[in-house]
Amino acid sequence: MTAHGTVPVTIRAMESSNSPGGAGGGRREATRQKLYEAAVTLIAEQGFSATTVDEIAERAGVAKGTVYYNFASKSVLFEELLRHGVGLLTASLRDAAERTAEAGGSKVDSLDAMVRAGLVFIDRYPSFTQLYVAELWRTNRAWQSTLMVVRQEAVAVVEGVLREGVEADELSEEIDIGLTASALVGMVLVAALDWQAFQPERSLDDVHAALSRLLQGRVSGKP
Amino acid sequence: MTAHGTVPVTIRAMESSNSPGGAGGGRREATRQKLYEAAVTLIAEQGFSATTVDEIAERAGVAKGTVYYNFASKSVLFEELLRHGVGLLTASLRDAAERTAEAGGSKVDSLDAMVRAGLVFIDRYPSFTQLYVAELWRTNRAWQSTLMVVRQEAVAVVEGVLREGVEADELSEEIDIGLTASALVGMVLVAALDWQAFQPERSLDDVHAALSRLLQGRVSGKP
DNA sequence: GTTTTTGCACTGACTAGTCAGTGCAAAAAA
DNA sequence: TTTTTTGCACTGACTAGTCAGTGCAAAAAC
Repeated sequence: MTAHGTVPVTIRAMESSNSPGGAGGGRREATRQKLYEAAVTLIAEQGFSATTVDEIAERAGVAKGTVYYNFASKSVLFEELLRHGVGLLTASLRDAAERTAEAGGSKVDSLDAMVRAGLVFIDRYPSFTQLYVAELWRTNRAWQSTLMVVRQEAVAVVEGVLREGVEADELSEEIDIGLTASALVGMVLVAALDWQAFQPERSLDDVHAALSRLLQGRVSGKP
Repeated sequence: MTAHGTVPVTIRAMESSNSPGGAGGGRREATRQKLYEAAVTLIAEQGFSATTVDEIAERAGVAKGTVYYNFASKSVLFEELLRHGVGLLTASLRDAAERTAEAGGSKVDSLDAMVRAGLVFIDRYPSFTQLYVAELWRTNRAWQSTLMVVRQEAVAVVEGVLREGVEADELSEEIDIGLTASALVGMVLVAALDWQAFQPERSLDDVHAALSRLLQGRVSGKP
């Protein structure tokens, strides 16, 4: 499940052939990808309900019937989109933590690497992130449970590193792991979305530096 | 906006009657409040587009026509809701900062007080917060500009305190004020929403303590 | 004191339009 | 051949917004 490298993985990376013996990507999978991409942008901009299937089909350059040939319904298309996207994020976070550990870094280094991995992800898939945040705390929606499961998966990765940090006496044992993980995720999420929305010209390194500082408590006092 | 303790005192100079409920702010204002309350909950749960005007009217115990008698359109109702809610938050943050300053606290104390004020706000108006987060980073929406203005107003309060902290040599002058403010807001927002959604039984003090720790860099190292 | 008028707040059936999803025959890949 | 896609007409449910009319209390007229 671990993705390969920090090399920006495109959506296409999760591609898999649908025919058991077939080797190539397959025409069908390509169509699905086009639909994912079209849907993610439109839904991020307008929201799920305000986005019509006709729009999605048009943006994907595909007939409406094709949407229904490939997905049972509009919500199913959306749910698969969510699962797919969060899968990528989780893999990327886990990978960042593992690589740091293998390179002999501390747990704080791991956290820092995960912050960066988060930023890279958001930079690459801003629409997905937007859409995810917009839907995460909604209740009474069809895909609510999907979202919960998938969220927990991602947060658990951060919690894991925090826990190891405490066990290794590297982090204060008084920290609240769950809350701190949430707060860290929120810090990265909101800062990155603001960055994308209001200062897209700034570099990722810049943003990373600012968050690193906050993470490592180098905000108060002089350097 | 959900009902809050202090009854909004409206201009009753021109109002002819105030018979129902005694010290209320007039019949019309009462209806508007009911509509706000109904709308905020429903939109937080389902999103703007998925929420129908009929639902809002029904939940408010009012006829559909009344919605349009009181608001020009569904979006206008929503926009006024947003303005109202963020106004409350901004006032609350500013108040927290001022009170701390008057009591002779440091800038970090001010930040901490604002974190708490944010938590109190979210605790009191969870639906509003949910809805705000869900809509904030959307593009191509009618109320986009309203949202931007109102967001900047709130973030500016945090930025102001950070700036004063730097000027007073209390905070590192290397911090990026805009990004740090965003990150702090995000930290509080996401942690609080997660708290509400997944561990509502925890106390506000608990959550505040966890965030304080993060804010003050008391995460790494032993206490 | 009684009747009539005024105007605000509200009502709910109705309109005009939108959109998810269907059905199907024919064309293009594979 | 089989799988996938296309194009397009169609339906039925649902929805934002409208409008003629109601209820009512205070003011005006009688």
